[in-house]
Amino acid sequence: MEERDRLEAYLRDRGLKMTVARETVLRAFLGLERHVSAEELYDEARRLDPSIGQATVFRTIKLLADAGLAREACRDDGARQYEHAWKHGHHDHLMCVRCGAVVEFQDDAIERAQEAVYSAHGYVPGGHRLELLGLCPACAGTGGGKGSA
Amino acid sequence: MEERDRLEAYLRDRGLKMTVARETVLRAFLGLERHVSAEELYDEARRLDPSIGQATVFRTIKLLADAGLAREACRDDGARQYEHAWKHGHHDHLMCVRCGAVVEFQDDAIERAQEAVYSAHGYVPGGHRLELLGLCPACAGTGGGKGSA
DNA sequence: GTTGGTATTGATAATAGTTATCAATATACT
DNA sequence: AGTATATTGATAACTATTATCAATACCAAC
Repeated sequence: MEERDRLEAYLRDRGLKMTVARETVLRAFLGLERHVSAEELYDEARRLDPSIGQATVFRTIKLLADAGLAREACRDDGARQYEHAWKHGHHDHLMCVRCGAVVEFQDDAIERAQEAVYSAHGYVPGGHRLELLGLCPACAGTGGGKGSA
Repeated sequence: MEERDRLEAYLRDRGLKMTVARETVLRAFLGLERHVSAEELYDEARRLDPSIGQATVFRTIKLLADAGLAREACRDDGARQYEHAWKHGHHDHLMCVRCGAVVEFQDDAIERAQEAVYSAHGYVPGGHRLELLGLCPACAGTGGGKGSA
């Protein structure tokens, strides 16, 4: 498993250790092909190993993020969210505010325009977060416009 | 004060009342020309009226957001953040990850590209959040590249 | 301006998400 | 296998936020 190797390398570089708990969290994370909160990840990890502690999951997901395996985002309602980052190219999100459906997309025009903004202000690019909100076709079709007044 | 009128109209529409506490929070918010957390807003509001309660500040800033006077964002470290929204045109943020400097910008090319993404996926646009991260000229100049290896 | 019904307030408790503490244990290196 | 040290899980602590509730302020009607 390439991700496991990556984590092990990361740990070794820092004098840290590869443990069964960390591997459990990694497997739980990789098994969930969507955005997860630490809480959800905890639930999944417990399915793989009921003895795992919540603190460990919190600690480990942060480690995964540092190691470049997970990407951290922030959600409106408080809980932080994590998504796969390893060999998953950069992408942004298009989310339906009604049903929560998420589309991951990548758009060169947007990326280029962002580069232009960076250089216009003399900044050195270092990542970005873009979230487009709106109504998905299904929700828009079922009267999602406003109130049905 | 135009903002006060806006708030009063919003409240009246909903059968709510204009109170001194709400006006205090509004003045505190308007007086801070930057992004603030509810906590910071509480501090400022207490300067104007030491008897104001924290719960009231939390309640009121949410009200301001609903009324279109404040815009809500989420920050990495947990605390929600609010910025002026009244007669402040839409803009995105360019932030220095080292010193925290924030540039507000507006870029037509990005906006247009976003519209294209919406229609490509059949979504109805409903707002977006874009945050560009990087190093500001000052921080990039003082060896902000990586480690100074 | 007084009255009265209702929204609002501030203090406090409660909650959610996350982090620190710490003794027991697992890990990696020899 | 032995040993130093990083890690673990349970729990307490902490931060940001929300609910509860009796006292009070607001505003419209008189």
